[in-house]
Amino acid sequence: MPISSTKFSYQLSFSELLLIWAKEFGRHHLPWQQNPTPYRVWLSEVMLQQTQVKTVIPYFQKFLSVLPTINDLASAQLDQVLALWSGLGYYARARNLHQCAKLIVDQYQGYFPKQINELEKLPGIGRSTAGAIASLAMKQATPILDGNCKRIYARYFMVSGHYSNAAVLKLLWQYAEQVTPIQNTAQFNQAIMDLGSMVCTRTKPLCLQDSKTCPLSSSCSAYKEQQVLNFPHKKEKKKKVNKAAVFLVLTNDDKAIYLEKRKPLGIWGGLWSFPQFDNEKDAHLWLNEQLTDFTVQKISDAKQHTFTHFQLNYHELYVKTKEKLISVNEFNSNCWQPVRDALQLGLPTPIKKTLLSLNKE
DNA sequence: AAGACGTGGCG
DNA sequence: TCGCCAAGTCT
Repeated sequence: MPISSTKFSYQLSFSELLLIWAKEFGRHHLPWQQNPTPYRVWLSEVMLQQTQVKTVIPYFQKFLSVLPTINDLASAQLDQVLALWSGLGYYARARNLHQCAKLIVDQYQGYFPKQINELEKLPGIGRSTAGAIASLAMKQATPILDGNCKRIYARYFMVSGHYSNAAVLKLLWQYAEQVTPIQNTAQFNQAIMDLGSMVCTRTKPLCLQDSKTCPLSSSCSAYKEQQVLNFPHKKEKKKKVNKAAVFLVLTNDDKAIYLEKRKPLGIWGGLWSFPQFDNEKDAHLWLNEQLTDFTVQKISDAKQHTFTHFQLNYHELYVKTKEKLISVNEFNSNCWQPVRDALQLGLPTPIKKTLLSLNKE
């Protein structure tokens, strides 16, 4: 790191301070840092969207062991990709990932384009993910702007307003461009994410304990003004909408479970789930339509599953039938499966939990 | 532009 | 217990 001679005092820049800090305190052993090919960096970046490192690590390793190259991913079935994604959430990421792999193999000979604007056109790759792939895996000098960067810039430059505001976002990108160095861009981008997750954290930033723990504290506007916890500004919260549902847990004498593949768009898109109804009456109408002989065994307690934008209040109707088949439809979007096999499918988390408890019985 | 889109962990 | 939100993108 270039330190100036003793004759002139020299203020180290934002990026120089951060790079020095990261060399000693940054994370250098995350799985995707070991062999940062475009495929691995891309996979990790998509998994890390709105998802914490600790959650991602086992999914990343499993995914990579099953589909080690972009060609493997491109030739895989979407069902298999969703099964590998099951439990991670935001399943559009998996659908876009698969779509993107096919596109790169078909149209780019299996190699990611180096140009940031080309990367950004690909499904599931926005400006920040494109910047991460280009800088971390392809030596380009492109900035990123993830949640860590946003929080750091909001504090360092005391940016007012919430990220959801387009003008605020634009300003944050301008700061990102301004402080991101042309040299050592990969190290810098990793460093700023490390600082955000380890030091400049949302609730207990370390600077408030000891200013020396943050390499940027002496030039940070919010720190100087004692406003650190007041930035970034919060978004006003809205009440969560409540929705109701009844799930039909239908088993037959062969201990097989009936599942349906959900539509490719919307919540849990493309995943396998129990037949879902708005209420118990609709569930019974469907049962009478589909079956001549069935028994309602039990009704579960009230359960709830909370999503980002609504809360689902539901219960499960456990039904047994002697009829072996409901015809598999032409889209292959329903099936009877032994519970053990069903657990290998791409399942929403609450459905997986119910199947696991069923499997124990 | 604002809302859709999951889940697990933490205080 | 429960609200908050973490390496965003798409429509």
